[in-house]
Amino acid sequence: MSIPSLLSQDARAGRCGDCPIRHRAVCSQCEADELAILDQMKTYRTFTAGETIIWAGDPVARLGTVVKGCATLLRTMEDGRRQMVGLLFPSDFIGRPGRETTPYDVVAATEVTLCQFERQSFEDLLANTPSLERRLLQMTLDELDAAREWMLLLGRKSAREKIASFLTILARRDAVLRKSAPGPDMSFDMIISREALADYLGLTIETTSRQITALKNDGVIRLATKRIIELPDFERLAAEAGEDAA
Amino acid sequence: MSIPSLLSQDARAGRCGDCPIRHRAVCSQCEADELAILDQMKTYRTFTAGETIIWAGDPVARLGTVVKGCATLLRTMEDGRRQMVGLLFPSDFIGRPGRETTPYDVVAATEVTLCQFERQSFEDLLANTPSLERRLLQMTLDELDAAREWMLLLGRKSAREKIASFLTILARRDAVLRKSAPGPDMSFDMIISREALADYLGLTIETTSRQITALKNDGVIRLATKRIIELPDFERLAAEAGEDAA
DNA sequence: GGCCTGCATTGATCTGGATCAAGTTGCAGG
DNA sequence: CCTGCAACTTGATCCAGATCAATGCAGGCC
Repeated sequence: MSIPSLLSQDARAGRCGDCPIRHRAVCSQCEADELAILDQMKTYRTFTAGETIIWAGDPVARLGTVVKGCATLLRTMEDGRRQMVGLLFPSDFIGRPGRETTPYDVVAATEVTLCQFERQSFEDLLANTPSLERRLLQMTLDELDAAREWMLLLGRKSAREKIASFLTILARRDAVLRKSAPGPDMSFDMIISREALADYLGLTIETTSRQITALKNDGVIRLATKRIIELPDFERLAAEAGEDAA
Repeated sequence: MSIPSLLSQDARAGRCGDCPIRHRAVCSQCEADELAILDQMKTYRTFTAGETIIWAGDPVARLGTVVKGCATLLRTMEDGRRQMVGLLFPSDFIGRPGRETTPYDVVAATEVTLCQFERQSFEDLLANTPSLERRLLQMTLDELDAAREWMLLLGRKSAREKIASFLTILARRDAVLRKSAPGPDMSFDMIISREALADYLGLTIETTSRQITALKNDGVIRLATKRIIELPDFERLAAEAGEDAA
């Protein structure tokens, strides 16, 4: 899936100062001395695509940050109905300080590399490190905003709007990573399978597939491959998403 | 709606030490000296049912805690579609430190009394008061859990399950307030209108009403008045909610 | 008491998305 | 190159919940 030569870097797990997500992760507001402590505590670990990182209800031994790849938070009902309740990208934090367990599975969508800390040690550090705690609060508030935005999508948007909204988010995210605004003729990987997408949007695979086809036929998107989306006109897509004029 | 004689207490806004939600709000982990500062800073304010406390997008001048009543967080689309994204009860916190605006309206569902702080002062205090920050992080994590639970409801549950889930939550909450377990033959007020309920559950008023009637006809609930629910068998309701055997 | 006015219920009909059921496509492994 | 499987697409049908349209019903007010 991803470039094999990068894999070997995981084991090495360079100094925190060189970390690509240094300026966005929980540790982004740490001073040099605090960072040195984290540097000592951290372990890198890679999970293969599809692997479950944390099982719902199991005791959580390690917290950490996504360094590479994409992880999903998945809530499952007894009868098998599933709803994705979060999508984590590099710099996002996994695990909730102060809680023994998680109410949802954390699953690697692609191959995922985590920068992990032993839970107890991290919580101890957190209690004495305001810069960490402050950043974690901000990140949690961001996640809460995202979750609430998603509630609107799940409760009130049509299938077509749901797909368009998801693609809009991916396009924005991709543009940010490339340090550009989302413009015309951009293209990006949509990362997750149709099944995962359906789980995220509260739809079935079939409806998901049909709506993607419909958006393609209407010229809103093009499919370079089944996973790579080309976007002739970002604004058109954003309009399809039923967004407030932002 | 609520007992008029209590109203006059709002103006008085007793000492923090006497506060009924002292042990659950943001300030619950504060020491006496920290509490004394908050005591100085706080203002009580009452909003009538239906009144908007904060408008989406407007600059937020004050943060605070719900002392009495029930407030809703409401996201509205351009074309008028609405989704409630949060329901706040006494001890819940309103406002997000570090953010100028809120992406949703905060509306009083019943008459609401708030214990408010001027935003800038509160943020300054927060930066120097780990006990406040820690508690706020925990509360935010709780809200995030609740939001994710709601995502499952919105994305995957049937109308009947949605109603049953909501009533289950209310029943649990009510039992906690009475310091008892949710048992047989309890009864409680369902607080919000059919319209607000529909907005919360991602349904229409009509479907909401029909499903409540259906649950009544099936003997799962009884209606003392249109708003007061009697519950012959809590477990039966919980089963209808499609909950994991907890 | 009668009469608004705003909530809530109930009924008839319509429809978006689910469900059931085949096909495709595309890639890994022999 | 074939073969087998997993991911995806497409088609036909069904149904839960939306929509449109009355009708009930209780509290406030003249």
